[in-house]
Amino acid sequence: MSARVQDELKKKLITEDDYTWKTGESLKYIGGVDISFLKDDSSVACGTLVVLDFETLDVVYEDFVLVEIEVPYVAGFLGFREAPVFLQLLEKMQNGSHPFYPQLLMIDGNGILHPRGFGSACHLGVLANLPTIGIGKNLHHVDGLTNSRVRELMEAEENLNSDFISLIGDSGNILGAAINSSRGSFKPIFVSVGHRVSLASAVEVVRRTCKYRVPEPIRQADIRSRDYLRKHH
DNA sequence: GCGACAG
DNA sequence: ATCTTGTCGC
Repeated sequence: MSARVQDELKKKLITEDDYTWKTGESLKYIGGVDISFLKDDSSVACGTLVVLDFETLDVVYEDFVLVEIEVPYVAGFLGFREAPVFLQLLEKMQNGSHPFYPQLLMIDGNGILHPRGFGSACHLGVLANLPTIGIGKNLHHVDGLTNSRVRELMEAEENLNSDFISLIGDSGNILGAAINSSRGSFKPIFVSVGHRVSLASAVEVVRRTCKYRVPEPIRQADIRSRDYLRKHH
């Protein structure tokens, strides 16, 4: 669990579109992962992987694993805590040979919107060698970005009509996008590139999977993960 | 030193 | 992350 390991893994990071759909086959199976914790013993967790049909948003696959997590939560190092659990679930699908193996994965956590440009979505993407998209429900204050700054941007004249705004840090880098996914909430979600997907494609995929504020793959993983813990404890 | 700090 | 049901409103 170190910044040096993140820097090392980051060398393999790809931040543009790198996949076979749209040219060959189409994007059909999209995965979502999440982890929920036991209220009493927060070291006991349930890792969840769901796969949805991109067209219908039906859940076509779900799997759970109960684990004990020793790695503590430290902001900026979420990948070390969660990625191993998700890798375990992906491996159970025989590393790609399962008919519902996801072509793309959405992660509860950021991609390059991160202090060192390597959030948990990048982390999992590189280790699983899968296209990933990071979804943050709260802004990780990075590179000068703050909630008030984001609010300013969203309320600015030129952005009132746009369905998303680019998050540009003090460095001038585009770190992600804030989007108001459902027409009721003014609280945005924060989308950032994980691995092998461009920001434009990430925003597009997120938009198409949003029935509510949180995109369905993440939302379903979250709901079912909680449900699993409730039934098995 | 002080405040901020994804899940 | 988690503690938490009903309830106000479109």
